[in-house]
Amino acid sequence: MSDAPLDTPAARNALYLVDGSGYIFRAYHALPPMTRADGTPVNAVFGFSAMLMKLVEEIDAQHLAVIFDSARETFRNEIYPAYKAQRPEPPEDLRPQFALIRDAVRAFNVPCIEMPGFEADDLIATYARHARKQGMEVVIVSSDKDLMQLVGDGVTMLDPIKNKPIGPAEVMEKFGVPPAKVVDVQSLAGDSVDNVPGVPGIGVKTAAQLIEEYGDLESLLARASEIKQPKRRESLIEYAEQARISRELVKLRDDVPLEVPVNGLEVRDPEHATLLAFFEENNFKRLVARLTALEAMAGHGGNQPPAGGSAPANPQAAELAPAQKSYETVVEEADLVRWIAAATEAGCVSVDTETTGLNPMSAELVGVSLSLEAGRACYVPLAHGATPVGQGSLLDAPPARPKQIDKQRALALLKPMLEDPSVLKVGHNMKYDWVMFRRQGIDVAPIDDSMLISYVLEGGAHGHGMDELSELHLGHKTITFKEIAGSGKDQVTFDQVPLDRATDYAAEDADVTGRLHRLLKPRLRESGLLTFYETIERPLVPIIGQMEREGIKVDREVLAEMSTDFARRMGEYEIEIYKLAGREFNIGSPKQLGEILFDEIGLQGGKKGKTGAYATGADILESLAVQHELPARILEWRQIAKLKSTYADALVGQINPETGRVHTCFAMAATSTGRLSSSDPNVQNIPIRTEEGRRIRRAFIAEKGHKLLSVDYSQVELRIVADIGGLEALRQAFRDGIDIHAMTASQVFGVPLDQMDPMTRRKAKAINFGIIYGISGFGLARQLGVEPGEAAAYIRAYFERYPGIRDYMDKAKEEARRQGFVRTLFGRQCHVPGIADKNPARRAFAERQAINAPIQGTAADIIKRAMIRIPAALAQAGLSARMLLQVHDELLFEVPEAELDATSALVREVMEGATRPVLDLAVPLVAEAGVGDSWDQAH
DNA sequence: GATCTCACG
DNA sequence: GACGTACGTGAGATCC
Repeated sequence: MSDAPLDTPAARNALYLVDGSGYIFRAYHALPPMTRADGTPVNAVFGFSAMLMKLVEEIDAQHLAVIFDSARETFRNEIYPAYKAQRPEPPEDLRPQFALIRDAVRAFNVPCIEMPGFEADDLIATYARHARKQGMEVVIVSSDKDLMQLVGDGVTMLDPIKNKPIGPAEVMEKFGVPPAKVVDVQSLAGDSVDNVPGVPGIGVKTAAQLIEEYGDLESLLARASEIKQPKRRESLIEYAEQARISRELVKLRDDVPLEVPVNGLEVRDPEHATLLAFFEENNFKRLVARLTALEAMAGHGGNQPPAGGSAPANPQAAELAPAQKSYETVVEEADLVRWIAAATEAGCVSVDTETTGLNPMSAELVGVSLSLEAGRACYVPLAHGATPVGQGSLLDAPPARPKQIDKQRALALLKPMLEDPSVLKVGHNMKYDWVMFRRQGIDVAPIDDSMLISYVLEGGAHGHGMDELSELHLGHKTITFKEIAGSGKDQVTFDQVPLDRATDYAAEDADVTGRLHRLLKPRLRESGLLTFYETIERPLVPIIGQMEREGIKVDREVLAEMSTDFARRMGEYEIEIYKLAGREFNIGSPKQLGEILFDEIGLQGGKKGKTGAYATGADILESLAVQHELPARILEWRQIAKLKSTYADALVGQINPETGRVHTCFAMAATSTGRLSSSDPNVQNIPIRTEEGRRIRRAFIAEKGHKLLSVDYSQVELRIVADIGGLEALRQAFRDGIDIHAMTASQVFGVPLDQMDPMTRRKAKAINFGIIYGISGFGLARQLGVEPGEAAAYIRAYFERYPGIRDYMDKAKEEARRQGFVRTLFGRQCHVPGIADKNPARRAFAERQAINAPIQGTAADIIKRAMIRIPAALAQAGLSARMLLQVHDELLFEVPEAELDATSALVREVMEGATRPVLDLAVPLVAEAGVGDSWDQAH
């Protein structure tokens, strides 16, 4: 299974443009008359549907659109009023089919594009040019000769009836010239069907001959007098202007202003129910059968919530440019009831909460917004106060609080809909809203999260905040919070924003969330990521939300004592440091420190970075310690200063006054590898490596009658390396439970295990970690403090012993180059944007990311799978332990003392089996548990 | 707001 | 051979 994720073929980046108008006529004439039950003729509709079905089924394109002529009048009629004027009306039994065909396109969920004043061909030419500029292949589904001028350079045509490609060779056969000169030939030959005049007496054959000889139309007209045949010569001279007009008529415009950009034409799965209904209505039995068969093959379906009753026929276009925008402030109960009923009816609603802050455990709910379709949303203010006014005397009556529905009443009305299992609630960063509602006694479910969908689709490629995604996908700049609430010291909380502006902001958030959701959700299935999203990221929302709600008890007194102790010791260090430096200075300023060390004291080895400042990092100071006593004191001071400011002092301020606990915020879409991150406070970087630092952990404690239980994976990332790199010796060592670094040392340096010295083992350990990070000789050398040449020799020896690791690294880099992302064992895609950078340093960095991401990401997937299962397993076992924190490979629980053993055993079992049943690693996973009154003790 | 430094896995 | 190096984070302090 080792290399499976690397072998996915790259999806071809192509745009299919269907010439809808051209196709209608050909299908009509090619197919025998057909009618549906009510007598409406449908043969062209059937032909069209069958063709689209085939395209959608077999398509290797990521983009598809059907283009129609809009009206008869176009810019060409201004140039030449007779253009296409003689065209007969379409046959009686074709006319009703035009509208039906547009319905068909919409039923397929394919963008339907047309523009007044331009022909379909001009739109096709324009899209082709845009797509080529973006590096896409273009396939024009048509056999219209007027489109042949576009063939070549990544553009081909496909005859939809004969199912035959049309390339430069076919064009050559038709016109006698290559595609680039088709326009010239057509200008001369004219076209009786379209009423393009051309030059009398000259047909395609002669025109091709002339163009072949003179190069192009202008050269030919300029040298017309040289032509030998008198009649041809006269004609060309007399009708030169007419030829030029013909050229204007024939030449396709590729600069039409597009309403939907190329990236708005991404292929989306049709709604099967809609499509089926359309086929049945038109009596297309064969297509019904085909669709049913396809559905069965896909094996999915049916798990989508019902679409809204008034869903737009063409969601894509509607998301990008909603027809109208109407945001409503809801202050009457009846209006709220109406919105809730509509949401319940629709089965899907986007929801956003407005609050007084960023932390959902301390902020207060201020309002709720809802949206059901693009451009329409409402804001329900619940706790807006009077807007503060600059002036006004104490004698004035206090400004009135705006009219709002009573908060508790509104929440009581919302609750049944928010908890209704048949109504999908869509949010952007739904964890925040989930926690917020939970605090109001509402358990929102089922949910979808546009932020997480974007993260699963394009993690690592860009951020996933709503503002960024709105601009990226919808081309819409959202109102920023600053714009309505101000910034700096003038910033107010949302409850002080006047209702009209609050509505603009809040309703837009729900609107944009819904639009992003409708746009991005279908892409999950197209990318094969739907299951990943549904089994890993989405279920994690309430799990992590609950962890944030739990928080962890922190002993304020312990931290306060530590802080004074740290302050005292810093003072002592400061006296000593000033003495050693010869003067007082700001020790916390690297700039001043560098000047003291290198300019004033004159220590050797000062290196200035690109900003011109001396580097004074811990590694530099350590190496300076042999020359002078000052660097060592600085290091000691820094350690204490860090512990005091970042941990002892800051942590106290993070204790929630209501709960007496610290509630971190876990970011679910922050990292490029799939890991969580933690902030406010960051509980994932609480000190542990030094004795001094570990004192901070003693402040993290369990509630009375409880203990903290810490369970962590032993060497997960190395185990994953052993699995995907096919490192058999390492795998066996993991199975046998022997010291893995010693084992590596033995294998690589040829030292027998029983004679292993600590130095050799240390080297092997560094290499093992280096592998995880996308090793480089330089990096390893720096880590080990040896010469780069020596480090390079270690790496060579390692690769020789474990060639599988080389293969893995090469494959990871290759995969990243080919498709821009690498995958974890569970299929998560980690995007590596710099992989094609022309700067070799940045490219090398991206390559190391490509090597590291599947390893770190697989570990992240594994612990996420465990986290989803643990609360359910605990509940089923009747255990009341609460999961509090996650630190990448560790989970921390608060457990009633009586349940410690059972909880520990159960958690370890779930963690160790977390890869199953999706996959089994070639190595066992091992989870180790520790228990104590504090987090320090539990380790 | 950028930069430096340092805490964690 | 260039280029500047271990992978992934968040926070506090300083300085512009």
